[in-house]
Amino acid sequence: MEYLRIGELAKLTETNNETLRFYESRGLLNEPRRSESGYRLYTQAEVLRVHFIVRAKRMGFSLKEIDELLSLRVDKEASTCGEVKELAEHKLQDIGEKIAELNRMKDALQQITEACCGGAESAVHCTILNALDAE
Amino acid sequence: MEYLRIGELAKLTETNNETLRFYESRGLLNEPRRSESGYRLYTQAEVLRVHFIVRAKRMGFSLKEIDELLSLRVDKEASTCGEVKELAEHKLQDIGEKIAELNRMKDALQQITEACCGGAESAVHCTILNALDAE
DNA sequence: CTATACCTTGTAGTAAACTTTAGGGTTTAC
DNA sequence: GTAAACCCTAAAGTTTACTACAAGGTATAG
Repeated sequence: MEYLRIGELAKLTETNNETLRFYESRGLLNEPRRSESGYRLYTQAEVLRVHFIVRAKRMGFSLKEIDELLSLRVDKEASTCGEVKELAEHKLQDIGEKIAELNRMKDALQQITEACCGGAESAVHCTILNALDAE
Repeated sequence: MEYLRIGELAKLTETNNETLRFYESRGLLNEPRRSESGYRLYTQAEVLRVHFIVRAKRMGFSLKEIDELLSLRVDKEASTCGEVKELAEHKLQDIGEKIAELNRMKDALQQITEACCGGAESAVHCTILNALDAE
């Protein structure tokens, strides 16, 4: 069997050594087997696991939430689909709300930006500033 | 004219005294007028301003970015319409990128959430976990 | 055999955005 | 007139998610 050292795992997962050790300290990665000289030795399982963490993070899960997801994974038999789905749906709602608010902000800013002359004169009468003031 | 004390402003804006003083220390709120005994005295303008901050924060802007947005309002004489517009357009692009990123997250989560049964059975075959496992 | 690239631990630092604590003074309601 | 509720400052503490030392040991290429 071929083992990976921490730097190789880091490269494969586009993270870095410190981050991986940090994840280990947080319980997101199990303590790995060690070489005689004390080097961490990882397998393909850890590549998948770190990818899981990275993807979950991209989806807006905090490390704490990811830890929850991982423990669900480890103990799949003990947890229900409902529990897992609830966690994901809650996150989905958060994201939906953020998007809606950003869209409102975008529309408002776009409208006033389009109305702004954008010229070299002083901004005293700038429509953008006036619009923001008017709130 | 009626003035608000910090606790009243906090209540109206659903923040709290400490947060408001913190915003002041960060330059997001101007130093307010004081009562004889040193109490901060706010006007309606500050209610609007804090609401602006709260909304912008909800939209995912950092305090630093909010400070930039606010400075658009403050530096009227010193800046030209062009500068203001440029900043606003840059912000607009930021917002666009944030929306795109959130949409990617949303789509990914939605796909796998929709496929998950969400039932009371064990999560051994849960599609969310399997999707996150994949690759 | 040695340079250098890689690994180890432990501790400390960073940044954001607050929150808490300590030790006061002030306003208001009964 | 006093107790509760409110305000003040300065400084330290908290959380999240890393990132950067310091002071070593190990592996490998030439």
